[in-house]
Amino acid sequence: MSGDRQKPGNGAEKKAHQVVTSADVAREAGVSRSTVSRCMADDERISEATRKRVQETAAQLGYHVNKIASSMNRRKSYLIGLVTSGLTDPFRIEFLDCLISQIQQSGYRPLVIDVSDPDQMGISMLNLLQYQVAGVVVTSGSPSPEVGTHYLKRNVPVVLVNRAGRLEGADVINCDNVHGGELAADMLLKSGKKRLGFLNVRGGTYSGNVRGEAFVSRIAPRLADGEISFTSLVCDSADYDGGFHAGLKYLTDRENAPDGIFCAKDHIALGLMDAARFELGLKVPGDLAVIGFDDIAAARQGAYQLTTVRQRADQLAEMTVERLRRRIGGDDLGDERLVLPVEFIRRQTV
Amino acid sequence: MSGDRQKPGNGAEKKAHQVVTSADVAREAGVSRSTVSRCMADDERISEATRKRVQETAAQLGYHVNKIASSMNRRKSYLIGLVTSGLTDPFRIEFLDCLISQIQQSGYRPLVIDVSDPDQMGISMLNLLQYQVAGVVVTSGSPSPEVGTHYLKRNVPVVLVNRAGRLEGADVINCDNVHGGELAADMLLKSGKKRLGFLNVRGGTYSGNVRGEAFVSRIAPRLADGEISFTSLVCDSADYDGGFHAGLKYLTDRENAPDGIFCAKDHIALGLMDAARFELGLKVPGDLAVIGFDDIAAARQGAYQLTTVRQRADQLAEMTVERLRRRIGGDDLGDERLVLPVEFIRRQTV
DNA sequence: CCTGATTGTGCACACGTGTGCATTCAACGA
DNA sequence: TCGTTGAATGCACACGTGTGCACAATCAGG
Repeated sequence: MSGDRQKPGNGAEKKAHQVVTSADVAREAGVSRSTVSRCMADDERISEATRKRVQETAAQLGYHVNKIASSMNRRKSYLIGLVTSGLTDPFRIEFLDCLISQIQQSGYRPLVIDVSDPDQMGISMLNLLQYQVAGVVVTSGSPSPEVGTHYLKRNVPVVLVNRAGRLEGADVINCDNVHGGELAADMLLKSGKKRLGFLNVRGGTYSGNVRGEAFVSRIAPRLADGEISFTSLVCDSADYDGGFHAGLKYLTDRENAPDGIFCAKDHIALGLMDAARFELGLKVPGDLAVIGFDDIAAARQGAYQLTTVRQRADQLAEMTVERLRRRIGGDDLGDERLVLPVEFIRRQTV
Repeated sequence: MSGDRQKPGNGAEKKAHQVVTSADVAREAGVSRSTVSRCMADDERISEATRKRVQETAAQLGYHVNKIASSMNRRKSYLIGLVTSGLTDPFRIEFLDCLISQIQQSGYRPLVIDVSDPDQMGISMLNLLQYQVAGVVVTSGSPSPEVGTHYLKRNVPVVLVNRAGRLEGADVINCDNVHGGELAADMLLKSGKKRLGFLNVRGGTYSGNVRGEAFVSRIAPRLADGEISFTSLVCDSADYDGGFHAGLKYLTDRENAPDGIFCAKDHIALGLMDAARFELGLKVPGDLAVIGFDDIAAARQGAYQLTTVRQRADQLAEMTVERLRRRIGGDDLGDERLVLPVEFIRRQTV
């Protein structure tokens, strides 16, 4: 008999739809539970014959490994925590879409944590630990950097995406914000526009600030010559409405308003364009040139045809998952800053 | 001493960042593990004094209940499976956003399953069972209805959202597609447009078909009188591009093309509008009236100002979570079809 | 002081799995 | 035939929690 404890007194009177366990498979296939476990994990020490027989029995009985029990034993689940703040930012959604799909293909599962409510943020992120997540991806700028350390202390790999800073023992992946800002600057300079502007959300985000700074230092020489002027523009929210209201605010004085604006992200640019075209009657790009950043799906739509700097969400996700998997696998990569190349996409707003 | 098995030989040489268990709290607070467990669950039988003392000790030691172990014991996790197909459909994203936020507030966690790859769909959904999910929300039309039965067999509550059919023992929640279609019909009839059309994706989705049928039966009398004409229009994908190409296809012949189109969903309507305005030079609503369905965020944007039928994602999420929680709590609601009221939003495309 | 009720805790078991170590067995060389 | 080796499998334990039941303590009423 098996050395496992036996159940009290339920010989034949199991519940109707009792879940199938490895013990059931073992009994049916005439092997021990250990062997079943090893067969399911494709352990090399199991002979081809038994492996096949056990796996067939398992399939026949409809057995699937109980991930919860497995996680408990391994002290690591197959879950990967995705920390985001809401599903409103279009680029982040595209990124999450790619990420979820790739995580799933790797045999893991995405556990989404929404930290858009700052009060709940702390406990939300700590709770994540109680699910024994195998790794964490932080896509939101809001959580303070030190939250990562909680995970790292428990040896849970962390990847920060499009975020500031450096974290001991974690990867930080950013797209090439500097080069993107420079590309935008070059394009606006070439376009012949004279009154340039950079539009970002009040207070700024890390990515936005870097893009803006790169933009400014690129145009600095021409600025010094007095050939052009530059204004720093601010909107109240980093989305369509923010861009829209900023448009109303900054573009009413047609003589002095900027005629070439680089936006920290596409979503803002779309709002700005609509305010300019539909509220103020400006022609884009005739009266106003606009450049965005991200290349979200809407930027490609006929209504906008936005000239922008593309960062590819799928590649970003690929890098993220690859790093995470290697760290989960035990590779001791140091703390690194990885940079995803960007690409200038010329459409019809410059 | 406790009756639990004791660990081999680790008196003082614990690992550096060993995780804090309930046993640690018990030892520190001078009570048994059971008491700790009951304190954390706010069991009523525990005296106020001990509860407070234990909870303070727990906080001090940084103890959090291990959800994996807890799930294993209870044979139910605190996870709720969200079955979706990708994150591309704008309305579904808004719905998921609300859903995730509300699920989290209820103390559960969303486990997202992407079934956009039809090959993986089956195993993806079965794997979900191995996480002992407390409940499942199916937001995608693609999985066949019988997948739900797998969950129900295991007593896992299921809620189907904006989907066809009826499932024994599960809730099916839909917005009021019929009324929405009728509202759209009334508006187009009142607008004076004569050549009406309904644009839906090839093959149709459940929701889209119902909306279209309601639309058609509402205009039927006028159709019989010969006052107006109706054409059924088809696009290849249920998104912006689908609508865009459909626009190019159906609207080139300006004399005979429809001049009032009801779209199965906003996202299609946006593409249609752009094709009409920017590729074919039509005026909206002058040459072409457009009505959508959903009232996604983009429909409100200045570039579109789409007249549409609103279904509120937050209310849909609220209903979903409420039903799910009651079923998880053990309420034996039968199988029911719930309907969310819709609202006509008049903007500038009719 | 005894009885019964009430309240607060502890003991022991169960959940389903992975894995180190021991064990079995067949093959093989001497 | 015996000892050795290697492959294949089984045993026993551990993971951290929830909970039924038993038990101790306190209290009220006679």
